[in-house]
Amino acid sequence: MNSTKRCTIHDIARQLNISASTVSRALNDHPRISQQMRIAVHDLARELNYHPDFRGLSLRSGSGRTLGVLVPQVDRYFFATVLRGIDDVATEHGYDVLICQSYESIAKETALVTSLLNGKVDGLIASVSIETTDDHHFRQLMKKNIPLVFFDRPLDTLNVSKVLIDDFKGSVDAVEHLIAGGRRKIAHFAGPQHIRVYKDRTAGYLHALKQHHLEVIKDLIIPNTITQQTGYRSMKSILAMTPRPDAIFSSGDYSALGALLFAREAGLSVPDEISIAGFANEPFCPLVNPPLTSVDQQAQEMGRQAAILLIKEILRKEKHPIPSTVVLEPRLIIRESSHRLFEPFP
Amino acid sequence: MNSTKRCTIHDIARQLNISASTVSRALNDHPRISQQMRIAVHDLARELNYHPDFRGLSLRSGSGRTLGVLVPQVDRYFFATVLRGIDDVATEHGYDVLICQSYESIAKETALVTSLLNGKVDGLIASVSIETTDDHHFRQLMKKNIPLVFFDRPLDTLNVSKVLIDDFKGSVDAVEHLIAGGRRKIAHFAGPQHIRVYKDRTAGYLHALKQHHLEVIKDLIIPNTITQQTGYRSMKSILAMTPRPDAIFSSGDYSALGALLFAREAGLSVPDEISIAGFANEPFCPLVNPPLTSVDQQAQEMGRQAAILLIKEILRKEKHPIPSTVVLEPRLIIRESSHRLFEPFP
DNA sequence: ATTCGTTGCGCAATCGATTGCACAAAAATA
DNA sequence: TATTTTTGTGCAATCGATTGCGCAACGAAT
Repeated sequence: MNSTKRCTIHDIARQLNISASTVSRALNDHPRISQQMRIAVHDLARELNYHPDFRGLSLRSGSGRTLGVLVPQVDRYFFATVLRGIDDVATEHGYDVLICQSYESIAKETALVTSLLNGKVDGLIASVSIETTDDHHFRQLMKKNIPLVFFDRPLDTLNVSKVLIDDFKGSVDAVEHLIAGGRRKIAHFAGPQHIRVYKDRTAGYLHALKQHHLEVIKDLIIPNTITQQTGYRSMKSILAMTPRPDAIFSSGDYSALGALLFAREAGLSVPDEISIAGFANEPFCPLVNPPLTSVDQQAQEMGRQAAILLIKEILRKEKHPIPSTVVLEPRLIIRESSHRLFEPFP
Repeated sequence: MNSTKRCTIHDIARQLNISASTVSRALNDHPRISQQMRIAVHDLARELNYHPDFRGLSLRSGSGRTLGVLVPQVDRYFFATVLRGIDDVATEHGYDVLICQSYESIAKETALVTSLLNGKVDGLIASVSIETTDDHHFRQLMKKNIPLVFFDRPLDTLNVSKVLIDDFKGSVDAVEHLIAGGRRKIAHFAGPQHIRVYKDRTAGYLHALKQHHLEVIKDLIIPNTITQQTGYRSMKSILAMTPRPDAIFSSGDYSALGALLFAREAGLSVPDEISIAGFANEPFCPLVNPPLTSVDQQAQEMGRQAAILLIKEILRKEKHPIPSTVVLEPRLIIRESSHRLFEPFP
């Protein structure tokens, strides 16, 4: 009775002097099982605390009801939040989530993806490492008919579903918000332009200026400024300009924060003398002083959408998936670092 | 050739006109397999991109090389960081990590734990939800011989391994640091005292004061102050006192931040006029102005230790585990919000 | 009384991999 | 040459659950 081992249908069968098939059918409410047998089996199963073993089920059915998630690191807020979105949807549909972290290493990523081909997951949601350009490990997955969905950082060489965010529009929104606040000389912290998201953000900045007939001044675009340190230093050089810019749109929150901190040290009031807006809506944005205006990336929704797409492809099975791309709208979160000073122009 | 299905040992066997057993043995370098057969099998396996199916393996061997992790939410920095520690160790030992989030709900937690009894994981690392007092779902796990390790939030009714942090010592360190900086009138933001960690932190505060023969002033202990809002408000009332306290030790970083923000608004210099130290070392601590002194909880190390304990128990198998408790030393991270003004006393 | 349909259940195969045992053929020994 | 040992491989069971098929037993219809 003090069964330390797990309980199987065979254990139940033995105790009731019946076959395992009958137990299985009784538990699954097969129509050809008598009422009393059904009840007897259910009762004993409950009593023995029986739960069907996932591996046996999975081996037979082909599905282990597990989604794989591949991200650079979960201890970055963005990815942790995406993961939450994925988990929400997965749970709704009875899937568990297996997590893999590449730590931005292509070697680790390849190893992880390869190890997933062996039946551990029904499908994979991935955001590739910064190093990744080759796609052969993902092609292997696809060859084995394991559905794949990218988010945020896709590999464009693969024809699979993706969930992205409209960085361009987010940037346009932010810059237009600054313009609406009366800002006319808007500097820009740009990121490394070989990365799509940063290129799009800079493009959005340029587009917004042009839309509003503001001159694009080359010196106001500070390249490669995405860390707190570089933001701090870039702010220093910006403030030395005459006439001084009256706003900054940064491609990232950390550099925006660096700018904020330097401004304070320089005795400059934000937003009275200079407005600042960042991108990503990191958790520290509402916590700094003044709270930082930023563009939210809808991380949780991104996770949800990715999971929905993946589960659809898993269920479709066999049939060729029809890759679709979901582009999410970012949301401008206006905080005090950019409060309006003047009425927006009509 | 265009095999869209996965490749099994039987596929290899068929192509080489041998039995599956031989393939299995050849791949596992069984001594009784001829060299040429071994090579032939290995070559074909590589060519067909064969990977042993995890479910078959798991069903036979009993181990699926998967660790379960149960946390309230991964999008909280502390848990995400613990998860990283777990993942590091798990990967080193060839385990994957299955993630479960209770969202602080006992119902969800129970459902999750129950669904894990069915062979999906070899063991579980858990931090229970804030609601959890009952332990029957964990007892079920233990009955099925699935190893269990708690971290940070254990259930004391269960005799299993745990990894904790010494909140008491962390608090003593922080308060002694303030004292060493010349502070004599140190206020304290306390958390809900029915939660162990907060009780310990307050106890550490009291202990440090007594050790240094400082009077414990009841009015200086502000209860239930762990959010940014309550920190802000509590700071207001503290600053109205005469004589004004010259330091605050907060049981949490968010309330410390609230205090920081109010101090700035009140035109009070931190740390010149009042020092502030928090607890948890949230990621925003180094980012605010001035950077916030805090006590780091060694989250990653906590995850590593938990994973090490769990894997040990998994490998020990069958035999009765000997529960052990690891208590980690927290680390005081001194930042500008508490820079010393005076030389410490001898 | 015979036939047919239904009900209730067991046998055995299956999913993928491993492994104890048996049994040849080859090699080593007497 | 006869016997023993070693080597190389296959058969079949196993892990846990499901399911097509077969086969009784029973009731209803002819």
